[in-house]
Amino acid sequence: MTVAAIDRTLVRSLSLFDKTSDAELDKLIASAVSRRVPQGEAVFEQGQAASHFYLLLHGRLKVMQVTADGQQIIVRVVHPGDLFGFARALQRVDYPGSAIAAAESVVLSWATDMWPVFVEQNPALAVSAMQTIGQRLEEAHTRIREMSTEEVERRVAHVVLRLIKQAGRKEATGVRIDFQISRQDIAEMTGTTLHTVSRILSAWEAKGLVEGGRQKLLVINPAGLSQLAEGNYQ
Amino acid sequence: MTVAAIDRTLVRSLSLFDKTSDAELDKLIASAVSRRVPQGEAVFEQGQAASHFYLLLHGRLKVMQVTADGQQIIVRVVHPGDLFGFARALQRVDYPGSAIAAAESVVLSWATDMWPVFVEQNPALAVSAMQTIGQRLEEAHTRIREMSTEEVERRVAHVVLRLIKQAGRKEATGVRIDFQISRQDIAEMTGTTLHTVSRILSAWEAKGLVEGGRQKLLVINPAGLSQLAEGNYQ
DNA sequence: CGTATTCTTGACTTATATCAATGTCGGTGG
DNA sequence: CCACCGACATTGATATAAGTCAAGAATACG
Repeated sequence: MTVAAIDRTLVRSLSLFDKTSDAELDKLIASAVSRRVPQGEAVFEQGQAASHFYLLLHGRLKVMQVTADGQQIIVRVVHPGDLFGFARALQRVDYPGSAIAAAESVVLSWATDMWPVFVEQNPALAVSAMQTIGQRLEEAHTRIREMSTEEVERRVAHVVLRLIKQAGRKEATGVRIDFQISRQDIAEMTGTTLHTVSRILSAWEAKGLVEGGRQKLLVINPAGLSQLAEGNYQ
Repeated sequence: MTVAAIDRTLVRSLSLFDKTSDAELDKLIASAVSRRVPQGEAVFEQGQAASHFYLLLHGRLKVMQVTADGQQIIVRVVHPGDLFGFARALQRVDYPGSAIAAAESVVLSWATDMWPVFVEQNPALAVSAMQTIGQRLEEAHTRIREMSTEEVERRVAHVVLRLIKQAGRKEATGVRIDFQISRQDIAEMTGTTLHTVSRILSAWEAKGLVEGGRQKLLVINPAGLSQLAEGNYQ
């Protein structure tokens, strides 16, 4: 584990700590350990004892679950500023999934037994955490609804739109998903196969909606994609 | 709204209030309103302003969402002792779904602005609430995983097993799901159609796994159903 | 450069939805 | 109390979206 100097201003800017005083923030940071995670490496693995909880400072993580028969799904993508891995606060003793760096990342970590301190010393933060989980629950329900009622193409459209919203970088000709993401990854986020995703993206490229590439995706016409996601024909 | 005398001992027995003192419990109950909900009626409807949060004392509720194009899904089933409808605590102003009584039910309700009181006067309860949401998040992820990786028959098997676990009543020949549930309901919980559910249940009945009926389901061989759910051939 | 991923594309198969018809239960009112 | 009606369920025939199998092309990397 690489311990590095922690950028105080970076943490300060997170909305999570809006209502935290400088003094309290310093205390929190003092008890945290910063760690660099190279692309492809895990912050923690599914089934491990939940010894720490984390905050993503920089980079991008995929939270993955493997089923008993070896199939993989991506539960969610972690963006900078997100808390993650607080399984213990939700009465679990182990991590329900693995957190893998999709890009070179920097995380802050706290020992699990710091959670009550984290929360009690700072009630506003408890509310934030609660809202975060609530949001996540809603996202999960949205995904369930989409998987129940929509066909694959619309689901892929929704996922891509969500990704450019959360991790989009503006370019000359469109908006790029700002981390390496394979067809397989998109398939694991939508409950389909990489073949189907590849076909769909090829079709979209032919229509001028997107521009593909190896582990790359540039959305040229977000409005058109929205139309498609909402089921307004074609 | 029907206001009735509140059964103190009934509330006391809920694990949610394990760490709540009698005095605190009385205060909570004093500020609550009890309400009887006949079968088929809604406690609240999707899109309504989230004015109250609730506790189910008796009966059974289905939380449903309707999509923009009119398709329905069942988000979850609420069992006695469950908190529900606390959208406001999760930073929402409206209810994301409708709560419909699947059986004659009794709920306790509190005004939304009681939530901070509810939580601050009773930190143990806040932890409980957090864990409840965490559990729900996990359930949602389980459902997403199942919908991503399993075929319909196994998903239906998983849902039926979950229902007999949460709402099973032992009978001479098996375990009955203890509220009225239609094929359509099961379809809306698994992301399929009532036709497919009907075919699956007919096949199971032929194998002696279950016994169907109009809005009824009796599981005769839970172990066999588990095998099926885990994908161990058959 | 060659080797390994990742991606594309075609041919074929299959699970499940859709369409359609009929059957059955259970409550309501004549 | 029985007949009827509406809701729920079953089942067959057919259509189709998407998975599987298979081969090859493109791209990145050591």
